[in-house]
Amino acid sequence: MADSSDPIALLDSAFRGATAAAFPEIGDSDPLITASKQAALGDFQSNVAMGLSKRVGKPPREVATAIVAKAAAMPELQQIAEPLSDKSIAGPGFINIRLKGEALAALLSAMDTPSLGVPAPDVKETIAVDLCGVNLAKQMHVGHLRATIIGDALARVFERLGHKVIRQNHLGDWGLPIAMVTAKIAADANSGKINLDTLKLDDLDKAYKQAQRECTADEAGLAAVERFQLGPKARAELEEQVRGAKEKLAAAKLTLVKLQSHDPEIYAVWQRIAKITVDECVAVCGRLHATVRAEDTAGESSYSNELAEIVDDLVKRGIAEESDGALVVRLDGPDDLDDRGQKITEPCIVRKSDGGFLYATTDLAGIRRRVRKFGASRLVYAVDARQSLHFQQVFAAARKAGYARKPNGENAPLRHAGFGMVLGEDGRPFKTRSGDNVKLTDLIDEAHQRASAEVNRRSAALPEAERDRIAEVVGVAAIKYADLCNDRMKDYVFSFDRMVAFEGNTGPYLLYAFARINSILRKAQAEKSIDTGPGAPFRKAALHIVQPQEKTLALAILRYPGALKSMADACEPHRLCGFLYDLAGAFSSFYDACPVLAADNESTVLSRLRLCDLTGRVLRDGLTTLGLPVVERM
RNA sequence: GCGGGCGUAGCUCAAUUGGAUAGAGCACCUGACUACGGAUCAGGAGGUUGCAGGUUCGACUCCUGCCGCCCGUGCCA
Repeated sequence: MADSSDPIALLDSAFRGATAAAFPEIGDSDPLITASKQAALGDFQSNVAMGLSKRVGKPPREVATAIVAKAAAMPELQQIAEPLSDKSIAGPGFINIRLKGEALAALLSAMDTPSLGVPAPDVKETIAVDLCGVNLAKQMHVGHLRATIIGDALARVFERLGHKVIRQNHLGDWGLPIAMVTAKIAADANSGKINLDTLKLDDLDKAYKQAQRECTADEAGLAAVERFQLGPKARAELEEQVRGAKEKLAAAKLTLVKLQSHDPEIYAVWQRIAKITVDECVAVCGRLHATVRAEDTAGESSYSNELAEIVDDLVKRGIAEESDGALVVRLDGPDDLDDRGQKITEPCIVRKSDGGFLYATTDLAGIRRRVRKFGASRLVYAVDARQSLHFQQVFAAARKAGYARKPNGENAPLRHAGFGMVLGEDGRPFKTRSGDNVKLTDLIDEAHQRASAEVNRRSAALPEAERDRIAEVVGVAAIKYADLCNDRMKDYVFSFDRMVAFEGNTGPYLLYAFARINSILRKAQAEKSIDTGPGAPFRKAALHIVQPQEKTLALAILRYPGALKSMADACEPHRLCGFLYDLAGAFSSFYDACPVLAADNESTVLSRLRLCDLTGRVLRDGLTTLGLPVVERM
């Protein structure tokens, strides 16, 4: 019937034509087709008349009447929509459109393909997604949760739409803090205190914090002792601390130099630390059902020998200039605007006055590599919103330097998909009772544990091993969905209690809907001997969209390709979450009102079974695209 | 100081980017036939969208000015 199964696209085309025919002097104009909010009004609506009113100098209802007259006569529209008339015009000039049941069935059939109605992209892009962003020698904690979950979801949606995705885990593995811990580990290994071969990330995490403490001179404490005359003992202790810290810091700086010159012994220790970190990171991401592999990791160290060259390049071409001994790229020119078209007042510092490079320099190198070496046509960064200014500076500097320029001469779009903080139920940053960051493994464990209690209670009949596997999936789905379902930019409140209540708008509710669908298909096979295999006849059965719940479900299913596109365009996973929740809700209502296996005739049974199957495949596909694991039964 | 973000039902969040009576979930209340999984469904109650103006057919959305919270702001990453 149509080359597209998206009703909005079909209506857009028809109303665009009708509008042009009614008002040739206007030329092409967007018919503003949207799904109706209230089913009572219609399925879709065009809001073009109100906007056009002023341009053609006629009252909006008159404009709507003229467009309706043209549209009503179009065969392509007659085929899919109920006849239009003056009664289709409501309020100030809304044009309400209702689809025919047969048209819905035909559209669903057209969509019922392996791609589920998602068209191949006009141009296949290569998109680099920055995600995860862990640090050497540190456990993954809540601070990495959103960068991993959101970044993975964005990577998945781009892949789903047919693009090539390059994941980049920008590992913080270089610089003085890293040298501090490396120096400590090397010293401890030399003195036999630790064994490099059996070292765990937990040990590294402790060593990191300790090294940090040991290298930080408590000058404030010493000053306080002097000011308040706290006595010789306290004074001696603090003087000792400050002297020790200065020694350790000097040693760390020496280690940094050794690291940078690839001193065999220090470099080997550092590599060992890096391996332990990355292995653990990959394992945790695996538990989180997020795709981050070792080969997706590009440490800051991997850019270290490009930084001097980049800065030279910037200076030579007059892009960077000296300022107070540092080298900066000024971004106050007319072309140096941020994402919102605002001026950037602060310059981007690319080299410190002591000659050292900064993370801005590394990020510039990252942009250059992603565009030039990997051929990325678009860059997306799933990084904390607090780094917004930093990215606007780096992006503007990269554009200025031409590092974002694609082979065709255009700049690759650079996008910071920032996100808000994870808060505890007290509204403050989510921490443990003792004030530490919550480790992701602990977070997953607790979700798993809480899910176990629910699964054991509700599904006692399932084998224990399966219940445990289900509980882990449910726990991870609960964590991830809770994160993805709100507006990325906002902070959100992390609550196990709400997540594992499993009621309402939660990951488990979506998994449950999926499990119920599978249950029907299993039962169809087992009790009614209906073949439900891959090429089974019911998958081609005629669809009858009759009951209101069937119609609502059909309209929901058809929105799927648009929901994916919307999520990808805005880099906002909560849009797909909202769609899936609507879909699951539409299915639940359908399930409640429309018997499938017990329907009163065979034709209805097969039609509804096919509707279930299609819903299930869309649910699975959508959940997978968000990065949520699914189970067949729970 | 300057820049940015946020403020929506008791609580947690939406609102197709300017569209119709601002929607969900939790909690609260009322219902659901010995039908496919009650982790469900149908319904009720709950709102001056921080405040005050403005723009227009129409504003949670855009503009201006305030109030409150958070974040960032030249040599950490």
